[in-house]
Amino acid sequence: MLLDERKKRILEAVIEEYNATAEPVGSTKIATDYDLGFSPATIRNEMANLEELGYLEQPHVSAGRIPSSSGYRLYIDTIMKEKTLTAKEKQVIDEILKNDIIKFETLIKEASNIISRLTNYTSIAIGPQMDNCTVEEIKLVKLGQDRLMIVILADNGIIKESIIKYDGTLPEENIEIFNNYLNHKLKGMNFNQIYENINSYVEDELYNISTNIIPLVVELNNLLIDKNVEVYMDGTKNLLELPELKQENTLKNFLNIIETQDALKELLRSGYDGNINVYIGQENVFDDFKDFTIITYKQKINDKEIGTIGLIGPKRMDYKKVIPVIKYVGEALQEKIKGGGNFDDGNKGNNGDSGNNQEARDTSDE
Amino acid sequence: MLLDERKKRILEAVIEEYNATAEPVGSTKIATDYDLGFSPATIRNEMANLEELGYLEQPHVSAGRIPSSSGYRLYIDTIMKEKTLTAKEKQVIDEILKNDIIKFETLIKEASNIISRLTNYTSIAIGPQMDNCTVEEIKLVKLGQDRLMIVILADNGIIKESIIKYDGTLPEENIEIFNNYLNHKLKGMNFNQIYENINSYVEDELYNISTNIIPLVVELNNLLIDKNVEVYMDGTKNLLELPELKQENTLKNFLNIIETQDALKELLRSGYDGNINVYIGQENVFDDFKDFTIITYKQKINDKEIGTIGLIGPKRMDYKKVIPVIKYVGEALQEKIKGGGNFDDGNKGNNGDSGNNQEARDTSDE
DNA sequence: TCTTAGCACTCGAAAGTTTTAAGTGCTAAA
DNA sequence: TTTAGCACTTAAAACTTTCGAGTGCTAAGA
Repeated sequence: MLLDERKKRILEAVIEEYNATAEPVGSTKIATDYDLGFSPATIRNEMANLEELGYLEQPHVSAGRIPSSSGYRLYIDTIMKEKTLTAKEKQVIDEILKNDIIKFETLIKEASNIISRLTNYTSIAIGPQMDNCTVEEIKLVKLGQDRLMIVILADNGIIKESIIKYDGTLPEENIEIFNNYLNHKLKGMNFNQIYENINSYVEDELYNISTNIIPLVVELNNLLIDKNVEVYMDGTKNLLELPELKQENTLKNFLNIIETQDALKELLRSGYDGNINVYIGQENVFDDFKDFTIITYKQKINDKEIGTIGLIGPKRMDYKKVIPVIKYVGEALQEKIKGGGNFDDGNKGNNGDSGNNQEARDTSDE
Repeated sequence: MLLDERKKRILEAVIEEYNATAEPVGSTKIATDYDLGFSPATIRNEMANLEELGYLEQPHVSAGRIPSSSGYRLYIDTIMKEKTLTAKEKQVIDEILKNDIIKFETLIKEASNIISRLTNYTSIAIGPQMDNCTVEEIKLVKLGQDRLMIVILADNGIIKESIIKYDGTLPEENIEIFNNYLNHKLKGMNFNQIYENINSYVEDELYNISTNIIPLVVELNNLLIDKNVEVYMDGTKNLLELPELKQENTLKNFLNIIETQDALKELLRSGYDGNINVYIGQENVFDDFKDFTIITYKQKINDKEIGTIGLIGPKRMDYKKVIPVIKYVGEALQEKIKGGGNFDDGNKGNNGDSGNNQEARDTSDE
């Protein structure tokens, strides 16, 4: 259903007024403050129509209207004009992402932090999913008297490391042997594949050299699976201070979201990559999300998902501002990773998809 | 002021009843449920006395009594009998800490996680303070085509690492040179000392070999200071579900504590080490803490502070249970670190201070 | 035909009132 | 020294009233 211009202007006005006040918006307010050239009565009629079409809702008969999820959806997709970031904002973002640290977890945290600061909502981020990575290199590094650092470089550029201690009977030359052996055996192999069959690949043969290999193999194996992957969040307090969260129920839902994380993880892993994904309220199946909007930007390199950044906020959100922020940070991060990585296929540099201006979504109109 | 036995029993009963219900406790409740052998009227008189002495408080004249901070303090120090952990609980703790991972950050997170699960409060933990550490070893590890991992082993056994990329013009043999040079120059030196004067130690000389050393030196230097040290927390939702947190004000304070973290950091860094520290309500100067109790156990090795674990909960807390839990986990962790570290001074094993049964505190009676 | 002034109506929120019950402190008797 | 008895206090809950924002409908005007 395409709306005529007047309905669009009224929907826009209602959304912007509601965004500012968090109170249901009445016809008189629109008529006096938004200069549309119609009387409250006319606007009243149009608002009744917009409600019938499902774009507005009325909490009760003697209240004003609030935007519905589909109202917001329509607004985002076809009505609003995105603000452009100020030079200063861009500068802040560029500055923070412009350093030599190439540890993806650090980068994603930095990005997340900027997002919550620039938007005043709660930023969310998740690290790489290693399921389908392959091993590019393994390094064993002796540290001090009795510790061994295990480092795995994956084909998506992510580095995993852990430290074990051994009981002092692992001679330097054995480390060398293990190192070579592990690289020889595991290079190019899939993480999952190794994880499920590590013993058949490794243990028997190395056993002969030293039983001290066991904890090493165990820990190496642990590095291959993403147990306890956590969603990184910043600025939770921002949300908690919003009027929406004063409602006991909404607060409970929010706390559930941030503590359980399962649904959030799923959402962060799904969606299109290299583009903005916007999930408004009930567009998410999870009941806890019904009063929130989640915006994500998935990072990909060499066709491997390496993490997602984004934000969670109330449905009443300054989309005009927030979406460009996520876009800019997401693209900057993507550039940074591509430009800085110099990964095995030699595809260095950007591939020019940053002009893409269309929102992705994975739900249908309701 | 020493209390007679009857007052102690009544204070104990009030605290236990209040712990269970979070409601002000009346004289009749105590008389009927706690079998002290006195009528409500007698208990009423004693409660009035206890209030005068500052151990109980009355929200309003027609309500029962609640324990004050000094009431809790007295209870913890001289009245309650600590529960001993069940065999099962001990087993759970031992199991989780019994693995070959020697990365302190991981250990402290595991410990923190157990605490929140066993107590149903919010566990808190902070990693090592590196201020006065010295460098024991530096390793540069080449990864893939263009990345370099910098690893620093400190004299407290803590390992710091980061990854930088370089522009592909750093030949393998130079890495070796840098590695040796850095170890030669910096081994045994104090972190702070290096941080403040890194240029005078390093840059000039290495400059001649390659200007590519610069990002390496910058990042190495970053590793030496604890910027952005974060307090690790687990089970925040546990607290948010308590009736105390239903009060807007208390909720705000809690959110402030977990978001700002500054005060919490200070608290976690202070206190006695190798022993329990209990901070009840106003005993803390920070206003946000006034409705909470914080219990900490500071970890130390070779006279260096290497982190603190603990918990934050409401003043109304099952101290009899919680204190032994923190003690047990704290001691187990301490053992684990000492036993597993095999640090440079050869002081392997435990030094037998785990029988210590006395609570430390750093505030005076009020 | 479209717009709008006018007006009766609805209903939640705020303010005010009454009722209830938990718990106290004091007095006087055991 | 203890306790039964009782008047008193007060927060919380339940109920009632008032207020006002905003609506939808009707009929008149452009």
